[in-house]
Order: sequence, then structure tokens, then C-alpha cells
Amino acid sequence: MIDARGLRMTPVRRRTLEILLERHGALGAYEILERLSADGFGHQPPVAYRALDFLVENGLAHRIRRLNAFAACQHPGQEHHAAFLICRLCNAVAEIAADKLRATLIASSAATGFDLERTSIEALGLCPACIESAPA
Amino acid sequence: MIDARGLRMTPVRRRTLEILLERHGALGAYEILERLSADGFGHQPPVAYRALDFLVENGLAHRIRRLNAFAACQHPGQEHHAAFLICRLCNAVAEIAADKLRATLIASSAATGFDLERTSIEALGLCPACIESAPA
DNA sequence: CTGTGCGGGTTATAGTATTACATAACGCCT
DNA sequence: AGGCGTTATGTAATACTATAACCCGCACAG
Ligand SMILES: [Zn+2]
Ligand SMILES: [Zn+2]
Ligand SMILES: [Zn+2]
Ligand SMILES: [Zn+2]
Repeated sequence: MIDARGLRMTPVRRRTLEILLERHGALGAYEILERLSADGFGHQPPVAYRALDFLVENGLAHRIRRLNAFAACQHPGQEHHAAFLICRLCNAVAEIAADKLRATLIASSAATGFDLERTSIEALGLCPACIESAPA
Repeated sequence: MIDARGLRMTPVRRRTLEILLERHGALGAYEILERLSADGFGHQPPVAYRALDFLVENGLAHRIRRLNAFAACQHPGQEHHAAFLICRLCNAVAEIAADKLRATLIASSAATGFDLERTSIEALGLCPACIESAPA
């Protein structure tokens, strides 16, 4: 059960990804754990965290730090660096391309002698739906 | 004890800021709490969190989400939006200007109808000192 | 004075994440 | 097929981070 890139997409990992995909938005590790354990997988936090770490590590999901949560990648398979737009009302998470932002950031940081490896870019605000339904 | 902008810089708050300034880098809320309580302030988490919230709210400190920690602002008093360069070895935190990045991000998000309010831009990597001392 | 608001103290509890260890499954080589 | 090293899964226990709820006292306005 090893794919072309050497990834082991085991049952827990696959199910975890499915759970993320079923939801438009982000889920906390413990919510995921509930669903996993309901499906017959383990009941302890490491079960969820390990699967999530794997997915994040391999570009199939992203960690949303502001929410202490995880979301399925919306452009999996492509090398990309993402930024996230998080709605403060409904918690919806949109993923937008951040390759350009990242390049700028690398340039700025290089000027200070910093060797940049990973970026995490998140923004908080209102999604179109919530702007619509929550006027002045 | 109210400053020009209506800020109440009380003893706990001032001391909290001093504690952050004493350290080059970020401190967790509980580390700060230890020091505060050693100085005769309260011993319970809300003491630290409230002071930190105040400092962050008023632009005197920043929250570093990747570290679950806080750092004194390196350009206080100026309206600014910052990005943070976090060393994964020594946890040093450098603050760089992100106004331009933010503008780009606002433009991208506006294209999707998202109303962006706050940004959090963090990068992980190696600081100059650690590059020096930890070669191949 | 005296009511009101804010800050700060407390207890308790909620929520998030990791360490450590034991067992099972897999990939690979003979 | 059999054996072995590696990776994955499961468990218990614990560490770490953050918030809720309540009370009191002081500063200040009236
Ligand atoms: Zn993605
Ligand atoms: Zn929304
Ligand atoms: Zn700053
Ligand atoms: Zn460093």
C-alpha cells in the first residue's frame, strides 16, 4: 500500500483525510478523533495527531494555527504554498496561493541573514457569505 | 495612571512588558506567570493572560502562534503590521515589517470577496546565529 | 459619600498536544 | 515461506495552553 511517491496511505490516514474533506472548513484534532474512534480506530489523541501530521507533512492537509485545527488541502498534488482566509464568524477556511507572498518574505528575511524554511500565513476576517448575512 | 491614549499601564501590565523585553525572543504565558508571581503578583493563569491580551491589543506585544508564546513589539508606538521570523533551534523571534505583504494579501483576498481584518504571518527557519553555530 | 466600572485576585475547568511504551503490520531479503 | 528491521497503530498517562465564573477593592464621576 505504497503510492508512487512512497506514501503509505493507510486506513486511518485515508479516513482522516475523508473526514476533513467531508467538511468545508477546519476540524479540531479531537473532533476528528471522535469520528475516527466511532469508525473503529483508536480512541486516544495520538491516533488523530499522527494521521494529521502525516497528511500535513505530505501536503494533503494544512494546519490552521489560529483555529487549532486542520483542513484538507484544496490543491493537493501540486507543490504550493498557501495562505488561509479564516472567517471569524463561521470559521470557514479558504486557501489561496501564497507563492508570491512567500517569495517576498524569503527576500525580506534573507536580507537579515535568516534562512527561511516554512511559512504560515493566515488572515482573519469575514467571508462573503457572512458579509451578506451580517450587515451593519 | 492613564497615558495619552487612554491606556492604563498598571503594575502587572508594566511588569509583564518588562519581562518580555528582558528576553530576546518569545515567552509562554506560564513562564511569564511564574515571573509575575515571583514578583508578588497573582499566581493564576488569568493574571498573565489578561496582561498579555492588553499588551497585544495595544500594540506593545505580539502573539506568536507557532510557539504559543508572546514577544515584545520591536517597533512599538508605530502603526505597523509585522511578520515574524522564528528560529527553530533557539526560538529567537525577529519582527520584520509586513505592510507590503499585507497589502498584497488584502488585494488577493478582496478578489474572492473576503473582508480581511487581521493577518498573522510567521516563518520558521534558522537565525543567523544558529546557521553559524550549527553547520552541516 | 456613593454608585459604577475596571482591574486584578481566586478556583475550577476546558481544550490542545506530547511522551512513553507495547503490539501489530508491512517490506524486504534470503 | 521464513526471519528481520522498520514503520504504523494502539494504549495510558501526563504536560501544556487557555478560558469561564465569581468576588473584592479601588478610582473616579456625580
Ligand atoms: Zn493546499
Ligand atoms: Zn463566514
Ligand atoms: Zn511590532
Ligand atoms: Zn537560532
